[in-house]
Amino acid sequence: MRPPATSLEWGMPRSYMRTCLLLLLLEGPSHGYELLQEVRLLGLDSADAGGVYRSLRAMAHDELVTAWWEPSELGPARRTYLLTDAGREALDVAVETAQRTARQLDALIDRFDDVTGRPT
Amino acid sequence: MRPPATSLEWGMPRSYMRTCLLLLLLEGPSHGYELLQEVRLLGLDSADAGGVYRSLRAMAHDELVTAWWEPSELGPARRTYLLTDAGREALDVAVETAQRTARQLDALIDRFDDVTGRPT
DNA sequence: CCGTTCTAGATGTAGGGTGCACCTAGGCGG
DNA sequence: CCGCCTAGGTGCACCCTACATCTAGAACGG
Repeated sequence: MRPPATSLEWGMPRSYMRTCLLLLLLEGPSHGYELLQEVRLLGLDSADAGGVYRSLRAMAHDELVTAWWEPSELGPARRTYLLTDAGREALDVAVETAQRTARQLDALIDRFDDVTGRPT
Repeated sequence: MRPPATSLEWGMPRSYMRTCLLLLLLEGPSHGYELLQEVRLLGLDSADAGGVYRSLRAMAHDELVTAWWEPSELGPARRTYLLTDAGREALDVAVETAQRTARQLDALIDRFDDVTGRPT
């Protein structure tokens, strides 16, 4: 999706990027470049590559993931990331947050529909 | 709700504040202090007063709302805000954004449930 | 051999939004 | 006079993000 012209056109939750990465890493270890493609299929169509790498480094620093270098047969070496127990717990928290957020968005939308008389 | 300890514990969409204020103003003109109370009932439990006033001023600057001073019988003068046509259109956009966001959050949660085998 | 493209990772910088602390000021009750 | 409620506001630091730019290995074509 397009970058925000006004701030109301694009508003995923803060650190949604981290939540997505943790979820993808729950499905198995991976590296930044691959996660970038996957994250783009997970709603963040135009996710920033720099942001992915930065998030991964930050999460490694917070010990939500561990990382090591792995050579690749078809390109430069990769930095492979693996979810830690702390990361797994952080993901649980993040998913609960996401659920709460989704419910509040639904409430807001319902209220809008009530005011405008628009049925869902 | 508590302030964020780690960034994954509290993640409403960017500019959710603006969306809430526009919705509340759709229900009728109001002023900052009152909007602050209402916004706190609309999910943003611990909304920051400064943030409310700042958002309102910013939206007035963007001509999404118009504002004028009105004396109050029981306290200092109030700055009353009214939604403009542009503001109404911005709200439509914001609500569509909220719907898209909610759907993506649901997708993420579903995926998490799939991976963990947890039923909804 | 050189240029291009794909893979892979990373930094620099600016800007918006938020959280927290703090400030001004009117009006009212004790 | 003091404290509290109403009402509006500023300053500052931090976080996250968007965008541009950079390095570098490997493969493929000319």
